[in-house]
Amino acid sequence: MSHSSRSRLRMQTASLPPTPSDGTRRRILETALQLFATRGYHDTSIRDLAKALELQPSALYAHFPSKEHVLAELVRIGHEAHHEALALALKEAGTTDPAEQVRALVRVHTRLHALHPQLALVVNEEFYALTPEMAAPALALRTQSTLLLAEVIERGIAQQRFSPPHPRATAAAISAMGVRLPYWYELDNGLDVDTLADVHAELALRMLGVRERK
Amino acid sequence: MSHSSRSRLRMQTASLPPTPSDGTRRRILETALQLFATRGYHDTSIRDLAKALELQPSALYAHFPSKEHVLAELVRIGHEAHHEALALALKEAGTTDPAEQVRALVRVHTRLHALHPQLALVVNEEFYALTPEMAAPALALRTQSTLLLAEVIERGIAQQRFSPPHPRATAAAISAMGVRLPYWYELDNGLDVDTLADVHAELALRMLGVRERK
DNA sequence: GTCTATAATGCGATAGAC
DNA sequence: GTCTATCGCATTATAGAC
Repeated sequence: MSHSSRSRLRMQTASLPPTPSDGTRRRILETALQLFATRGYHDTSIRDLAKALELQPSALYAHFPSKEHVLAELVRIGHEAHHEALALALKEAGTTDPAEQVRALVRVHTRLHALHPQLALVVNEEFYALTPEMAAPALALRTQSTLLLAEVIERGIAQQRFSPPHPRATAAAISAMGVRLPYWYELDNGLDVDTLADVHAELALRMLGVRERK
Repeated sequence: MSHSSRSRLRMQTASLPPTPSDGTRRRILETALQLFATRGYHDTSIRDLAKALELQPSALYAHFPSKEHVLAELVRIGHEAHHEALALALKEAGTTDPAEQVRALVRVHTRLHALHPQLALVVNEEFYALTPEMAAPALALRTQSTLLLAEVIERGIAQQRFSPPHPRATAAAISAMGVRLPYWYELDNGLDVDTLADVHAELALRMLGVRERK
């Protein structure tokens, strides 16, 4: 860490999805998430992390073999939670109507990024700090999640319910709305998460050429 | 820099907008842009930069007082080029029709991010590595650029030509399309820049509730 | 599983010659 | 404006006691 007050995200208690994990390991992940999100992975040292945890640096190595393994675990948790949430949303939508499926996917994508901004930031910005080998599991999940949306869009097009100007670019634009949330959206600022999720779902359907529903 | 082959952007000759600048200083900026975009600011050392330039580390200090000043200059150039391009596009649109103004803004925003992906990445991801004092000029430009789009949208709403579900979230979504381009878009991949710019303009107008133009 | 102590290396930046 | 050489300090990680 360096000397200034610069930071890319307001300091706040890190919100990590529930995981089956013992106490200290979990504390390390939560604290690392907070620091990595605020200052970045490369600008956060093992010493910074240990100090925030009120531990000696060497104590961390009883829980993770390296700093990179801490990041890799956060990135894995983030991608896993994201993919599971998307798959569950599709399943619970209980419909084969592509518009409703897009709505379900976008709503949960937005909710996740709005409610876990630190994890979203670390997953998306520090992903590339991992060696390809350590990033591989997350990358596989990322590909699957991207496919979930792409396939729903393709189905909607095949059924002539969607008419995006360019399917791939439109899918990217829909995803980008959520991914960029940590940079501007803050809770308790007059726009609650559910409203935002509805707004994003509406924007996605407009991009796909679906007229206003009743 | 570290030992692995990890990188967040394919290595390629860095594309920096033309600036009035003498030879070595310009070479430093171009090389730093390439390295910062590929590996990140904190993971690129003065030694890495010097080696890529075939200079000794100390030679850099004849051109920039610190590593942070190199980044600050790149961030400043990026924000300046962006804001100038947006303002020029608005002016050259030669109309007060909000839809045409949004089209002009989105087209140039997209072109810039597609044609200068490294600069876009560094500007957006490494911005927060700067001390607040060094980031201030860029931040001011960023605020102005955001306002350009927000004001056009507000005017379109006042004239009842636009009906976004939420003006602020919609403006953010429109901007996000461009900002996320470096992560997926590649030239010479079957989708040329002008087509992409048109697609984004169309998506923006759909989000704003403007029906297809003839 | 946490501690003290330290190894081995890399970092940003500077001094001073040319 | 570039070089050689180096300062002072931070870095990740390990050794070994408890």
